[in-house]
Amino acid sequence: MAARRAAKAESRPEGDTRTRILDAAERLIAEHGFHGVSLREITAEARANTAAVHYYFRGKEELLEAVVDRRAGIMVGERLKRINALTAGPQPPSLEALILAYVAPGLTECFDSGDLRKQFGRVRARFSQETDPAMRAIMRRHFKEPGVQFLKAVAKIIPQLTRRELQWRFHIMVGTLIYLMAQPGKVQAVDGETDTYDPDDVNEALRYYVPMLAAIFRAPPSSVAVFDAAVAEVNGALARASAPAIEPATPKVTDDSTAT
Amino acid sequence: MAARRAAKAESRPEGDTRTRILDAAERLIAEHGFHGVSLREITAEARANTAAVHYYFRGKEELLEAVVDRRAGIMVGERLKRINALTAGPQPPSLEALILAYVAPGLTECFDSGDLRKQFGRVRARFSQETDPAMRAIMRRHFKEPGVQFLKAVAKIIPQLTRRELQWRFHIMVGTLIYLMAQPGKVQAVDGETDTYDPDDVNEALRYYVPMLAAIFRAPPSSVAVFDAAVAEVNGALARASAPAIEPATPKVTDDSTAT
DNA sequence: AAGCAAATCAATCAACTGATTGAAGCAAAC
DNA sequence: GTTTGCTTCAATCAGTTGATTGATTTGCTT
Repeated sequence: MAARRAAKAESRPEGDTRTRILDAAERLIAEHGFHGVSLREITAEARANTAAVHYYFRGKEELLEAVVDRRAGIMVGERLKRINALTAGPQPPSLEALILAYVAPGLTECFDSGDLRKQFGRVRARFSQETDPAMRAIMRRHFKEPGVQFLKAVAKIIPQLTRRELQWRFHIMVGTLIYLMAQPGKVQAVDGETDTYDPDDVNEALRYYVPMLAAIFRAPPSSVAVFDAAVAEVNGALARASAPAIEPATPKVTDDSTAT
Repeated sequence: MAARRAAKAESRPEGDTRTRILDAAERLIAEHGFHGVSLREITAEARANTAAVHYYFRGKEELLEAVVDRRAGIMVGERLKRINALTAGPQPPSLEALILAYVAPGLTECFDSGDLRKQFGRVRARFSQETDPAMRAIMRRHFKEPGVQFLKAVAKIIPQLTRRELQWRFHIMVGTLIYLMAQPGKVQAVDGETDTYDPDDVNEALRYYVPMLAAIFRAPPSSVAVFDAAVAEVNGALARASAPAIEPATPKVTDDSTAT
């Protein structure tokens, strides 16, 4: 029985329709979000029957989980492989190399095409703001371990920062990574319309991106004085422009006296 | 007729149920996303009738637009006010002050409570990855102008960077901001479980956050040499661990030979 | 008190949702 | 050639979706 199933899987690798469903779901979820897509739309694009989703997976939610698992598993595996290789040596790696090890698998490798990378990037981003506990658990299962490893490694490179400082900077880094994976092509959208930047050139992206992340980790410890000076400067400018200052912070929203 | 409506609006400011619907929609959309919430759930929480949504707005989509407009308008207004005040003086402001002007309105002011800030932060984040052209247009309408102003101002502070470098760093900054607005309380989720950090203390957050953003803009221009060295280091470590290198980049995903 | 428009309501619409069923298709095993 | 078991399919389920209707209530003006 197991042999027969193996033979089947050989002739029709990994189950044709199963993969087609996963691909279609990934594409459509990336575009419209999990709740924005119906099983019928997915199965229509996958040229499959609605029941096939319940046959291969157990329902819509499990299909989403399978979509995430398929890519995230590989991506995180590459991430861990690189971090472990870097930290295996006698002396700690360079900050840039460690950052690259964490960041590159999501931006370049693990994907056959830029479209696939973009798609999963969007799914990943959508997933990252999910509030449902079950889905958050899926996230944690995949992404917690490499985060812990990265923090351990970066603490050896920059020992002068507290754990909280490092956590903060790591948090910021993850934020940029998710945003970057999900929003390719949006860099030039803010400024002028005549920009020739190609957002799909991930190598160029990494060239800009990695040094900035390194700068984040190399920034001096957070200083109250620096921050207060900035607040004072903004308040001074606002006062000169005859506007209310920041500190009193009078509520500017008049619309929701009933809210909360 | 106009007078009567004005009098009405005075006695029942801005329409009680209209505001209740907006509040309920904001809360639920923040939690479950636009497609994850039905009009019935919204109107149930707002103690209103389903038809009220179509009466005050025109439909579900327009309700979402109203939810975004209400907050984003105020937030972006504060942002512009601060940037303009800072750039009005004879000499350019400090980098930290400019960043604070852009970042603070979304994190502290404009919101009566931390819950409201969190809620709109989530809505904002969900909106930022929307692919629907109409919704993207709403985004642009609100957030393009302050971005242009910021880039103009920061170009005067850091003239040695090319426009593309500045755009990149600004893009990264926006990414961190959206992530931070949407994910309060997630900083400590990665590392140990015994962390006492209070993610709702936005002042502490800003103290960590603003200097890091300044470090991003102050980082030296992107260097191919630095990047290539990092790539070489990762590849070397991988080779030492007897694993395939990055450069050949053999496809690691075996699952989607049919995709794209 | 009457008039009137703005606001609210219950009831209903067709369309669509995820899920389930049992029959039919199909290739390999015997 | 028949059996076996994985796969696919059309048909259907009850429940929900956004939207609309027309009647009813509300509160201000005259």
